[in-house]
Amino acid sequence: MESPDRKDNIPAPVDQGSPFFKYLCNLSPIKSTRPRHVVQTYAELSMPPPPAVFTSPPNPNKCGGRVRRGLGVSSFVSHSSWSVDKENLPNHSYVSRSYTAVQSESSHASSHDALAYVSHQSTGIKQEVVDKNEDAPSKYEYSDVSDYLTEPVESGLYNTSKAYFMVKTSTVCEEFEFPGEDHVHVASQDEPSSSQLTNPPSANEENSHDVSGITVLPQAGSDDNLFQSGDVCSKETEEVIGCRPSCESNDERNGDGSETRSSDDSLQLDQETAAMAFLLVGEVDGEGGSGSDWSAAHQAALPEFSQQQSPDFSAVERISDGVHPRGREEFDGGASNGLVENRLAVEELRGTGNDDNRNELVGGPFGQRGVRRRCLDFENARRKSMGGGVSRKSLGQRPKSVVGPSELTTSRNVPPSVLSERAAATSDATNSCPSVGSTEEPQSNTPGQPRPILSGTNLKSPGLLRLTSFQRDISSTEKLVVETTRTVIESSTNRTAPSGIGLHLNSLTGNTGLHLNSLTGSISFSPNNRDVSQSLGIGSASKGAVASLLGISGMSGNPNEIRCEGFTTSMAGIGPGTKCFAMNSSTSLYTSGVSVPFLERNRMPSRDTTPIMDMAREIAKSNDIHPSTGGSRQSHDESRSLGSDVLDKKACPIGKKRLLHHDALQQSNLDYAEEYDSPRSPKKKRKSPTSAGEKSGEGCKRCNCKKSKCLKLYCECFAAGTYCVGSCTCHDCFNKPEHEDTVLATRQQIESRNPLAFAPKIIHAADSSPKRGEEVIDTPASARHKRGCNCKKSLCLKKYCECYQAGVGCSEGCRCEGCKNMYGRKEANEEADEKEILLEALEKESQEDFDDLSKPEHASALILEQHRHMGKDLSPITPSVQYTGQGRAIGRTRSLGKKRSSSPLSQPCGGLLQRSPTDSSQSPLNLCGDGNFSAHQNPEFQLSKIERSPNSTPKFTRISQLSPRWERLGDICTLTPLPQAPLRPTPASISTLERTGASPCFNRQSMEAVSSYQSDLADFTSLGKPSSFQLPPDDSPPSPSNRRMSQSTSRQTPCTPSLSSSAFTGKEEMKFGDSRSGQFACYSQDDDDTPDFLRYSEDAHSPLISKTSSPKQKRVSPPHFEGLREKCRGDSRNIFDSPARSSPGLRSSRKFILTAISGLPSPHSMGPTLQGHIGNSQKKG
DNA sequence: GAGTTTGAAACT
DNA sequence: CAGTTTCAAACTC
Ligand SMILES: [Zn+2]
Ligand SMILES: [Zn+2]
Ligand SMILES: [Zn+2]
Ligand SMILES: [Zn+2]
Ligand SMILES: [Zn+2]
Ligand SMILES: [Zn+2]
Repeated sequence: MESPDRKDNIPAPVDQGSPFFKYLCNLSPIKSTRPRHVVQTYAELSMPPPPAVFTSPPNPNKCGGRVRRGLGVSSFVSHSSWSVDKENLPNHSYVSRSYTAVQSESSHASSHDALAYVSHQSTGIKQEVVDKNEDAPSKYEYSDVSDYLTEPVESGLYNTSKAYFMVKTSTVCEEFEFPGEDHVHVASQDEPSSSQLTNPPSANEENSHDVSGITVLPQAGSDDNLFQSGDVCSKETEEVIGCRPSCESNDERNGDGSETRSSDDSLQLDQETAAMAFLLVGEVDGEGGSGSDWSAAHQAALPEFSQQQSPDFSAVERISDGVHPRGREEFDGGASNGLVENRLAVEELRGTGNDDNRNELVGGPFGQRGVRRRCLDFENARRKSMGGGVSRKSLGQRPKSVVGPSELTTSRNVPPSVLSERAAATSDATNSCPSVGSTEEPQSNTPGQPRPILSGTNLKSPGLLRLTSFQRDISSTEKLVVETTRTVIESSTNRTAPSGIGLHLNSLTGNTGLHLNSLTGSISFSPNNRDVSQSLGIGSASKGAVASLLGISGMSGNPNEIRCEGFTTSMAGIGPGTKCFAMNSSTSLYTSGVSVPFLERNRMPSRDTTPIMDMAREIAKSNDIHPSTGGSRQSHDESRSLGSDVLDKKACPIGKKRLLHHDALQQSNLDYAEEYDSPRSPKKKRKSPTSAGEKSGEGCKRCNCKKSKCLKLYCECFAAGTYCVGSCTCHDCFNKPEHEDTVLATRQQIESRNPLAFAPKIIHAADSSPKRGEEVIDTPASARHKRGCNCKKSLCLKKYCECYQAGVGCSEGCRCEGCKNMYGRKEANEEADEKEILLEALEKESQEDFDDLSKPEHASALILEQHRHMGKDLSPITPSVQYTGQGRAIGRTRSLGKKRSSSPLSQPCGGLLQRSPTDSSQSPLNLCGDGNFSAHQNPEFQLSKIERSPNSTPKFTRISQLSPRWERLGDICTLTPLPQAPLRPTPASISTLERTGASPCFNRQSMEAVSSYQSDLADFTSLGKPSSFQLPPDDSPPSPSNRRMSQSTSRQTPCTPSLSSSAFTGKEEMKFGDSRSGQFACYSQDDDDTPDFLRYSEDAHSPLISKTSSPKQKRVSPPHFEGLREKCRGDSRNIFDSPARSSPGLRSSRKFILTAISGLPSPHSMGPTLQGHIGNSQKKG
């Protein structure tokens, strides 16, 4: 409770200052006195405390479950971003906590157990999800999931992804009982978490916003999407009603809680938390029962969102839209609206809120609510999925379960910081405790209450709250979450539990990156690790996440940090200084890891005592200890954080091996692939035997650097953002915790040069949309290598080829010669295909008598249309051309899409399949969803297929399927750039920006960086959209030659500034992202790009900062761009200018982007995506 | 395990 | 930006 630590950490004051806090205060009668207790509060909150919230009368006005939904979605998506930006401690905390919990599980799992749990959960989730999502086919879901996950991301996606995971996991757990682990973890963590929670709320208005955002999510959740609103909703209402009772029970707990609370402060905290919870709950409720009020309020606040809502994707879009309207700020603050609403809701609750509500809120109703709702959801899900297995009272009871008063209380104590950090660590510990029993425990508390999964540990009250939040989020996220979950689950399930994990990781990781990360995505997540993770760079990320959590919660003050977490998904960038790094790194472990530590240091102390540093050290030690993959990795595992976690899990043994490399995400992907490939079902192992990783023993590969000192990208560990571990056989290694400063500085430099340097190498298209569930496709196909390969002799059939290694097909971005990538050739199809296609198209057209059509352009147009049809979203997009961006010339040539098509299509097919040949077999794909994938699994098969029909057909299909995603991705991509842009401000501007191509973001980024990023981004984007893009705009000639695209496209990406914030594709962006904070942003990367500027190691900050805030706004304006360009001209121009190629296309693309952006779904998509695709196959061989 | 090949990263 | 060098992994033997 209480832990004093917390106090320190928690900057209550700040919180108080924050509007959010104020709101809370207002709402709740209790005035927060202090945060410290918060922790307890949290617990209480989760359960009982938040009366205030309840008290506040919910405004019926707001209602709007729909809105909420939309919001929810958006919030979900944004979630990460928000967190980043705003800091929402609460959110973060929640998320982080949840995340943590999850991770912990996973981390534990790192071992199989954890995995198993996860998988179980996931499975459970899946089922539920599936049930829920009737609509969306699994595939669809997958795709969605992938998207989300991938993003991360970016790392990012990561965050969100993680969060989702967390949530899901939680849910699952609850449902399944697995929760135990969480609970367990929670317990330890709880305190911290609770504190966090409390802190958060108080701390930030922004946070609050975030919170709101969170809330929103919940709403979305309420949508039930995932859980199926129907049941859920009703349940919710019931819950609300009934739950409240449960809450009451909670209240009872409150009594207990009072204990926990001990002091008014605690109350305050509680209130805040409650408020938070409320928000969350409220949203949830919104739909469901009480929800109406909430919803109404929310709606009022967020009408836009609600309106925007639309489908799942729409959610994303909404978000983006929302963002736009509100501007990034909103986005950043995005939640703000939501927050506001939430607040309102809270107030309402207080004021008007039903007594019940109040009770709930106060008592922890929030928690309960949240919990309950969650429970409900879970229950539902369980029911559905489980069928009854769940048992537990599930339904009705569930709410409480969540809260699990007792548990909560227990958990409360734990300081948030602790939680976060510990969470990771503890989680592990907790993991150990599977807590299964825990699940029941919670239940015990309340009759109704189901299991508090949370109860287990962390969750405890806070945890619970968090969970609820998550759940809500999930629900809100709905599909997204679900999807992700599914994906994960499926993947996992398919393969093995572990694999599942891996998948998760991937997705998560992918997330992050992409975002990212995304990781940050992902990255972001790994809270668990943190402690553990510290050792690993990755862990850091996770840590970061954790830290963020902690920080956030507690204190962190640094929202940034927090942001980072969020970031992961969206951005990483949040954190200011360190954070930024972390952010950036979101993708990279380091960042997170490193940053985290920093963060921790900065902030946290949370952990009570051990500051992050300590943690890191410990971790480091642990790593060392664990030496080899296992050991080190373990740490990683722990650290793994998002991706890492996954990775770990997957690899766990594997450790890092590759994972380390590229991005965790990528790694994760790889891991997957590997896992898949190899038999490892167990994961880990890594396929390649040889691989160092395995060598090491654990499977983790490690580096063997001789001259780089592990401070260059040559070093896989470094590149992966992780510290070298004992298993590494490097010489003169500086990539160790003890050289953190050096590492970070180096990273910054590198990032300054290439913001995407640490971004996951593989971009998942994510597809978009999950919304549609249909499209399930997901496929891996969407996955691409961010930069593409440049193979000359390997024909992309060996691991020399990064694409192949990652288990993804070559894409337009690839410049390989004689590509025979089994996963997907890029071009082969492309060029020839393109031409052929074009010709064919033309011919057809002519034949058809479409004069217009007959024209090549038309033809292209036609094609595009087709694609669009297929892709759905695509249509607008088309600009695809730009996408490529990257340096390659994507050019228009591709425009036709060949590449795209090829890439997308073919790849898609291949991609999915591809995943890795090795992988493919693996299954991962399943994820992909599409049966395709699975079908393809055989690499050979795939190849054959690919070759056979390469592209065309498949493409279309994919496109259709993919397209959406892609588009979104593209959007995302665009966003990514934004990240920096994020800073940029306005959405509106965004649009312009987009058009311009330059995303404001760039400013910071030096053009160069940008350019590179862009290229990367472009890749991403392209991935995202592959096919669609190209065509439309271009229509033009598909000259293959052009392929390479001008990077210009990349710019386009930038466009979406707003998104950026959230999505950001880039991790870095993420950092920036936080617009709100601007602060962070600055530092972020911007530096990177900007070449010169950025360079400084630290610089980032300053630049970022300036940028950040400005960036967003500025960003908007092309000018920046120009400015940037000037600096970077080369790049920038390339991107932009390349006009020649892209110019038209670009423009169009830009436009598309804009649209897309609006649509943007979730950044997540980006990151995580990784999806399983990855697979990578190692070819095994 | 040594040596070769390969392509990315880094450098110019 | 292209060209070259450096680097470490992937691969071969
Ligand atoms: Zn190394
Ligand atoms: Zn190493
Ligand atoms: Zn090393
Ligand atoms: Zn290749
Ligand atoms: Zn390639
Ligand atoms: Zn290739």
